[in-house]
Amino acid sequence: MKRSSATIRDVAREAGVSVATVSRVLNDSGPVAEETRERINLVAERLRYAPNGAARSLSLRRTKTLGVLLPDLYGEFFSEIIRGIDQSAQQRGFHLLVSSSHNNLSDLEAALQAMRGRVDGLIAMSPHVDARTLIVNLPESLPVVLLNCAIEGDAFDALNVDNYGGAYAMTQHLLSHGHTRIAMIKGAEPNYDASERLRGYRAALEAAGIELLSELELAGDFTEASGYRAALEALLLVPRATALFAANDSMAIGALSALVETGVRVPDDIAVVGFDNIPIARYMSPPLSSVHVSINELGGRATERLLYAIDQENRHERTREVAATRLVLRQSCGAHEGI
Amino acid sequence: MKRSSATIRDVAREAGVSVATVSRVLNDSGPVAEETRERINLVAERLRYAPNGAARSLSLRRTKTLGVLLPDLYGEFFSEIIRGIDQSAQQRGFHLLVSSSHNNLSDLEAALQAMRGRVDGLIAMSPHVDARTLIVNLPESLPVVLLNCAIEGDAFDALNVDNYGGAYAMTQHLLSHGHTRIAMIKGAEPNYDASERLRGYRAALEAAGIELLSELELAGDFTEASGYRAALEALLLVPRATALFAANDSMAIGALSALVETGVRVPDDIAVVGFDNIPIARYMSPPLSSVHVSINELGGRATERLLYAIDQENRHERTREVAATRLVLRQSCGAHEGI
DNA sequence: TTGTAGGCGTTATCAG
DNA sequence: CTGATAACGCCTACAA
Repeated sequence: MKRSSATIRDVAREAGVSVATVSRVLNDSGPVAEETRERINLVAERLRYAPNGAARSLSLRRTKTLGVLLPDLYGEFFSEIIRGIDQSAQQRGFHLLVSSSHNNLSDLEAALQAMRGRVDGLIAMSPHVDARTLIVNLPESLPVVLLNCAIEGDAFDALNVDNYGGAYAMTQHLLSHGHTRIAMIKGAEPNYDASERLRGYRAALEAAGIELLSELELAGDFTEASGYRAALEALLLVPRATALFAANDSMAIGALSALVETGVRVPDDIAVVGFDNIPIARYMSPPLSSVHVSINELGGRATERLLYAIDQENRHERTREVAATRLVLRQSCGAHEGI
Repeated sequence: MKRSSATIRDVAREAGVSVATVSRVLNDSGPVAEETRERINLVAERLRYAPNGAARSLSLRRTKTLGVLLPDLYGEFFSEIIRGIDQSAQQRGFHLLVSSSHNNLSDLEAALQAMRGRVDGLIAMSPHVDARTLIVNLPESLPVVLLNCAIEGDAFDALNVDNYGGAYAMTQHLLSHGHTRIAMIKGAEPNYDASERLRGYRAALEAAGIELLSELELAGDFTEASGYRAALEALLLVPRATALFAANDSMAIGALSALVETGVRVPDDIAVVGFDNIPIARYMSPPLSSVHVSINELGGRATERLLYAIDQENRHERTREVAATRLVLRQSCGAHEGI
C-alpha cells in the first residue's frame, strides 16, 4: 500500500511507455497509436491516476483557478455573489480560491501575496480595498476585476452597483408619495456601498429642497441587529420620521422586527424600505420594498469579464461598468395603497 | 517592463547571491549574515517578489489550502458554514479552494480529480455524496472530513448535525403543547438532512401513539418558495393542521409569509417552527421558533478536525461526531403563551 | 508513432 | 555562512 499517490511516471512504467506518451493520451495532444492509448488509459484508471495540480500549473503557467477576495462572508448578499461567480467559473472549468474576512491591511496583503502563482486572475470585492494596495501587491500581469470597490484611476476593470442611483430613486419614490421626514439607516462607516447610498439619499432630498437633518441619519452596520436598534431610535424622533430607508435589506428586516414588536404599523404608521432585494425580502411581513440588485448576476458578470481578460492575456482595454438597479415596490412602503 | 513577475532567481542575481541564500532569508531557515539578509530583503521588495505558490507546493508537498466541496451555495445556511470554515482556516494560514453546485456525479468526480495536488485536505458536504464515490476518486493519503453527509463505514472522519434528535425534540415539544395534527414540510428528496429530520418527526409522533398521515407530509425543497406553497396546501387540509414543522428555516419563512397573506394568525390559528435557527429567524414576525444548530461553529469544528488529520499525516483514528441541537422557542409556536 | 531531455520556481541537502 | 545541485510532477520541443 503506497503512501503517496500515483504519478505520471508510475503510469508510464506500468504501461511500458515513456511519460511523454502518457501525457499525450491524457491531454490528447499529439498522435498516439490506438492500442497504446487504450493500454495507458487502462493503467491510469487502475492506478487511479490524477495529475498533480501544482505540477501542472507550474508547467503550464496557468492554474485554472480564480482568486476571490472578500471582505466578510456574512449574510445573503455575499452568499449570492459567490454563487454567481462560482456558477460562471465552473462552466468554464475554473475553480475558486476564496479568501475573506480581512479586517486589517496586513491580512489582506498576505492573502494577496499568497495568491501569486495560485490563480490566473482575481476578483476583488473588499469595499475597503483601495487600488493602490492592489497595485503595489500584485504583479502587473495578473488580471483583476474590481467588484464594488471604491475605484480610483483606470488601472483595473471595475464593476459597480449603481448605489447612488438606486438610493436616489428610492428616496425620490418616497418623496413622491408625500414623505418628507425620511430617516436613513446608514451602512458600516468606511464602506463604499454605504457612503454611495447615503450620498444618493442626500442628493434626492436636496433636489427636492428638503433640509438634511443629521438626526435622521441613523448609525448602522449592515446587520439585522443594527437595523433593529436604529428603528427603535427612529421612534424616539420628534416629530417622528414617516419613512425609514435602510442601506441594506438585513437592516430593514431588523427594523421591521423592532416596529412590529413595538406595535408600530408598517406601512401605515411608518414606511420601511431596504436595498439589495435579497431573496428573502419578498417573504417578510409586510413584504419588503427594496432597491433591486441582480446580485448573483453581478458575480457572474464579473467572472465573465475576468475570464475575458485572462483570454486576452490582459492586453485589453480596462472598462468600468455600472450595474443598474430598479425599485421593487412591495407593501412595506405603502406603494400599493398609494399613500 | 517585464511581462512576467520576478522569480527567486531574479532576486538572487540582483543581490549577487545564490537562490539558496535568498530562499533562506525569505523563509528564515538556516543562518544568513545580517548584511546579506538586509540586501536581499531590499531587492526582494524592490522587485516586488512573491514566491510562486505552485512551485512552492510542488517542492514542499503541501499547499496550505483546504478543499471545500459543497452541494450548492444557496441561502444563509451555507454562507454561514463557509464562514466558519474560512475563519478557522485563515487563523491557521490556510486558504480555501471551494467547489460547489455539483448536480451530477461526473461534475463531482471532475472536481474531486481537480483537487489532487491542490489541497492538503478536504471538507466534503454534499448530502448526495456517498462514501464510495469519494473513496474511489481520492488518493487514500488525502485527509477528508465529511460534513453532514450520509455516511457509511468508518473510512472517514465525519461530523453531523443531530437532525434526527432535533426533529424529534421539536415534534415532542409541539405534542406537549397539545398539537396532534402536526404537518411537516419536507426537505429536498434525496437529501440526508431532509430524511433524518423527517425520521425524527415520525418517530416522535409514533412514540406518542399518533398515526402517521401521508397527507400531513408536504413536499418541499428547502427554498422559501416551496415553504410558501406547502403552507397554502396545508390550509386546505381537513381538519386543518394546528402546527407546521418546516425542515428548515427558509421554508418556515416562506410558510409564515403565506399564512400572513391569507389572514391566518400565527401562532393562534397555527403554530410554525423551523430548523437551523438561521440568524434572521429571530427577526421574523412573529419571531420564528427553530431547532438551533451552531452552523458556523460546525464549519469551524470541521476545519479543526481536518487540520488535525493533516498534522497527524492521516495516521489518526477516524471518529464520528454528532453536533447537538437545541430548541429555540420564540413566538411562532406559541410556546410563550403556552397553548 | 514514440522517447529524451530541459524547464517551470522552490526548497533542501550537501559540500565548501 | 554560502553555493551548487538534485528533487517535486508535469509538459513539450526536438530527435529518432
